[in-house]
Amino acid sequence: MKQNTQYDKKDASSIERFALRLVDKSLRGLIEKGEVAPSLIKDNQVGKGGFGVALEKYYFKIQPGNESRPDFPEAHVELKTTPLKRTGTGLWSKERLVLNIINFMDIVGEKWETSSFLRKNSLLLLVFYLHEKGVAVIDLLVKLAGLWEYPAQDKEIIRQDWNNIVKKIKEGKAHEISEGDTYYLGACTKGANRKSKRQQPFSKILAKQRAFAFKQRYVNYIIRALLERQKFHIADTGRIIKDASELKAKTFDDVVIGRFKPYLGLTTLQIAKKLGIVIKLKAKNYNDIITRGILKVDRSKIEEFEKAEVIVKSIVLEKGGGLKESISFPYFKYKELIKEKDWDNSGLKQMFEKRFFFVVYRKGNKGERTLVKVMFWNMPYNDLDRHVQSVWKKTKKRVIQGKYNELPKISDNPVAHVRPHGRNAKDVCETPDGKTATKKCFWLNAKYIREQIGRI
DNA sequence: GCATGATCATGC
DNA sequence: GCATGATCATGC
Repeated sequence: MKQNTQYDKKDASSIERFALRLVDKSLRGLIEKGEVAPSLIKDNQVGKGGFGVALEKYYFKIQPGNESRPDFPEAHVELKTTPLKRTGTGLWSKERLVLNIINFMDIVGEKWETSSFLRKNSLLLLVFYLHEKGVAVIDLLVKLAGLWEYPAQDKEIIRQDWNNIVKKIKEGKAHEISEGDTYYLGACTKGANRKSKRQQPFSKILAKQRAFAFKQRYVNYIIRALLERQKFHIADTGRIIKDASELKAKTFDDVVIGRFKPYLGLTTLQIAKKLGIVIKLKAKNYNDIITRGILKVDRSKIEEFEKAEVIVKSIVLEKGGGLKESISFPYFKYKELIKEKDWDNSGLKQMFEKRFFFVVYRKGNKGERTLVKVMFWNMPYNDLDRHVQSVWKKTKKRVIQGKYNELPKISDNPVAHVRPHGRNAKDVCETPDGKTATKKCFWLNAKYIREQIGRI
């Protein structure tokens, strides 16, 4: 769907979507696209906190404040930016994540449920950027973003941590607080220097100013969870199942297929009209838009299909009911194909072990397309193990021999074949012998797919 | 009518 | 600019 250049300050998921547009971008990139005021260019500051302030002011266009309320009060969302470091094992937190300052005098009168901590930090919008020394804030690269709500068990531990910190203050020991006292939520020192000291209610001894902070380990845990979410595009997905109770009486397959029932026998134009959507006639994602329209998924991805790796394929039968076109898949890299040791771990086997969802149309007399069938499908074991394996072996063998134009043809195998798949003939890929050859991919034979679809 | 090569439209 | 799903074009 469209990329929003605006967001709704009252809607947490809208704010999150807006934040996710930042991933793999810097503010400078957005300035060049005209989405952020160029005045920021002058703001080439380096240093602590600068990124967070710039993001609030110039991207989200909210006033950075020092309030007890969260940054987006109506949505109860608190924006936090924090640096990442890259190591050989991936992305990790560079430091603890500092939250609000602890007011020793007031907190002793608070209860967890209504605490100033929870009021501000119950729903965090985390924006992680890659730390680079000396780089201006507008050039820092965002790598990860997402809303973070504490999982129930975590929240209990955080509650206990909070209580332990408050208990120490109540005992007049604010000056003895140590980060080692607690598990996820620590009380770290905070202040311009070691002399930033504050009064505490039950002792005359001045205590170092402290703030609540998630320990680095806990931040790393959050990072792993968000990366996983990002991998499955969860934030950019919409659900088919809006209400879990629907699955009490019906299987997931039945629910999905049921959604299409009212549209079977209708042409794509009629379906679009019934759904109230307008689609460009020549759009190659026409079918995709129809599918998501019927499933009432208004985002670019279908959440359940993403998580389960269900692949949607639209299939258009000819007037007579036959299938002309084979189905293409992502191109393979010659150099990587020959590195695959055994069939069981091959990319091709993994691809065809997935579950598919076929949306089948049939052409009519005037070129119109009628929705005739939807079905889940996965490749029968024998077809995969026997036929596809043989295509894979033959392809690998020929590539090793350098015969890039003598790969399995459609007539060589009942299930799959190899054919070019690039933007044009000049779209090439490196070969093991250091040359290049047209990008190619595995295809499922049209005739085979037609058999698998069965009666329509 | 099919096999095969080539290219288009879109999203990211 | 590239990957991908979808489709076109040509020749036998």
